[in-house]
Amino acid sequence: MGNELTWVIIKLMAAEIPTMKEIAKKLGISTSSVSRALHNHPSIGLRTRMRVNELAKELDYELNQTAIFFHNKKTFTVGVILPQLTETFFSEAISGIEDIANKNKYTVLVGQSHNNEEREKAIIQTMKEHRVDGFIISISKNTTHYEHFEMLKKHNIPMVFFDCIPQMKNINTVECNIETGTIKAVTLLLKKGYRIIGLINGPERLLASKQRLDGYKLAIHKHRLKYDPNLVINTDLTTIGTQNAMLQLLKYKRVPTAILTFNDYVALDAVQYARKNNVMASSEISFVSFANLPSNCYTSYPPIASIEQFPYQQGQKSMETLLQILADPKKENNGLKTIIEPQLVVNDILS
Amino acid sequence: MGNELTWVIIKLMAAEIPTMKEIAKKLGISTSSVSRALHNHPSIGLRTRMRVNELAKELDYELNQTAIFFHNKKTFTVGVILPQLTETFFSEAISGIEDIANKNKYTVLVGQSHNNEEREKAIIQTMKEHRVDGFIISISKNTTHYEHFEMLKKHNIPMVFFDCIPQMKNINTVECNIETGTIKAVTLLLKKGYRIIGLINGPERLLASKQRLDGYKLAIHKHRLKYDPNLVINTDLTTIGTQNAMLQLLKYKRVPTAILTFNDYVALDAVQYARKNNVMASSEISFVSFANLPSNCYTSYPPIASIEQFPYQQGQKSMETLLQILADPKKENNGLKTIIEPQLVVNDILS
DNA sequence: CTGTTAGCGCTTTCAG
DNA sequence: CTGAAAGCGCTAACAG
Repeated sequence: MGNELTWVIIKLMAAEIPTMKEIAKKLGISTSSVSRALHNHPSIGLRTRMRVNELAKELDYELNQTAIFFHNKKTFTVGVILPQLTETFFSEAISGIEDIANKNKYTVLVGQSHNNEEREKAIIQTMKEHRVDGFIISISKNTTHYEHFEMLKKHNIPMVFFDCIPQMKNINTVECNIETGTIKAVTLLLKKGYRIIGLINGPERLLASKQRLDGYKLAIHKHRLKYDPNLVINTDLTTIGTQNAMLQLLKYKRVPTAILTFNDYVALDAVQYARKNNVMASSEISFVSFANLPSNCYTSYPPIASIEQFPYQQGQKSMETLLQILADPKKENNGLKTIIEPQLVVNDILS
Repeated sequence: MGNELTWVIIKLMAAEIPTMKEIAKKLGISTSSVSRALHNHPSIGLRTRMRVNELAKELDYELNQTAIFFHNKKTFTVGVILPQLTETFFSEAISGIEDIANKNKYTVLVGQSHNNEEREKAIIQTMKEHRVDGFIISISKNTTHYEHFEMLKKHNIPMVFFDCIPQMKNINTVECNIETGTIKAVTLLLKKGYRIIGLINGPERLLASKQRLDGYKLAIHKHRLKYDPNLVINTDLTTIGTQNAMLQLLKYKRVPTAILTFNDYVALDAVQYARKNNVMASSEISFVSFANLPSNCYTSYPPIASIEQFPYQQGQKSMETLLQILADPKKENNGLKTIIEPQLVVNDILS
């Protein structure tokens, strides 16, 4: 008796979240009927449906998604892993992902690798345990092993890579055509009369660096100029790295009159280095870069052009691709590729 | 018989994810023993534990967290809702949240309101259905109704607000002391000899605007100057709004020699407006602002000082507060407040 | 130390 | 149209 009472009290205090069972009991019907009513199942009486819905509203009833996730083996959750959100490119990409995801009742789990391979692995592991339905990944710039991705593949968990893509076979990707973007940029410079064009590139190992270099060479050759390897410097993309690259370029006998940089962040550092060394005053150097930071229109010596990579659209497309795979019953949906054509945006804000 | 066969084939094709039941069957023991072995429960024989772990490894067995979430009524997931990640302030805050969350086995669900109240509500709704354990929220600048927060409170779902905080009683908050920050900034300007100091503030309705105004007035009064309301303009924080504010300030008989802006984004727009109108040339105006964008050191006329609000730390503290509430068995943990002291960072990069 | 049992909240045949 | 029953994968008394 005492126990019974305690139980009742606990029950009351806990302010339990209502369940179908309770609704069923209060209405003297079965849980299956409640379930059917709540889901507008065709074979359910109008009467009962109305009674159920009414009581549900009254009790503030809400489906327990964790039970449904568990039951359906589907969580309506996608894991997004990217280097870091402070890069505008990625925060815009995630908006694209989120918008499409939300429209389709999906929710987004985020993890930043901070360009650390171990972290990337750890994030994938926990997200996998959370049973996300799929992944959207832009890999860390320092990731050199792909076991964690291979593992997901083995377990049949769909994934879409965008922007920073591992060199693996048979994966789904969304990316920008960096090579043609580079060609456009270099061509613009050549047309404007620049003849000595430097390239501050990223780590040689990255595909993204190779694509830039290829485009650079192609554009140079197309204009019947000869490729001067001394004008191309590979860096680790840090501020220090950029400064060293600038030092090297500026002391070279053929000082570049224009420089193409790996991205806008590198351009900012490069411009700053030049200014500190009073280079702008004597001989102006024009910059062109990737990524098109919104802050470009505010900076002191903005790049004369930027290669827009449409991060928002890349995010959208990645999520759309993932949805497509998830919707497909037969899981043989691999090797989906989307290539987005970049656009050269000439910066005329201040000129 | 035919059915039996089909069933077996399906079973094989599906490449089922292993469960405890299977391990148990293969080893001829009960699932509870498997569970105990996998969790290093004290009362389990060394023999069985080893056998179980061995087979588990072999099968690549992994706990099905959705079952555990469901069973435990706990998802180890927190919902983070903020205006937009492209603002560096928020992307840094989320790093702080994520770092603390991951260290404690939590995972982060993100949603951007884009300063839209309806979207904020929708995000809260889906996250609630996903049964997140708690929320960390920085409210949209256009949110004026608080039913969605009240509803969470009623349902006993813990939440912590940071930076943009609703005017509600008995909530957990993490914020920066904007008023003292403003005092520091204005005092610096006064000490440097500026006497006519403008303030481009945010919407009057926001607490954040009031705090700035209060600090501004206090600093002015402390220096025995009199407060001139014509030097304070409220804007909606858009570029257009800022331009109008600048127009108004520049045509006022007492043209300010220094301007304090609501944040760095406003400062950028203000500087640009001034430059376009050739104001910098004739009479220099110095700017001071909030938020300390990393791009500050690259911009043309950077603010001479910025009020650092430590977004990363605010994120960390918010998550720590939430963890503290979640850890507490008795749910009466409301009204936890943390105030972070801002720091005036003098920008001497170029001066 | 180990097995049995019941149950978490919901869906879904299968019978009425 | 509705109810009974089984089961998703795991945990946790309770009995041995």
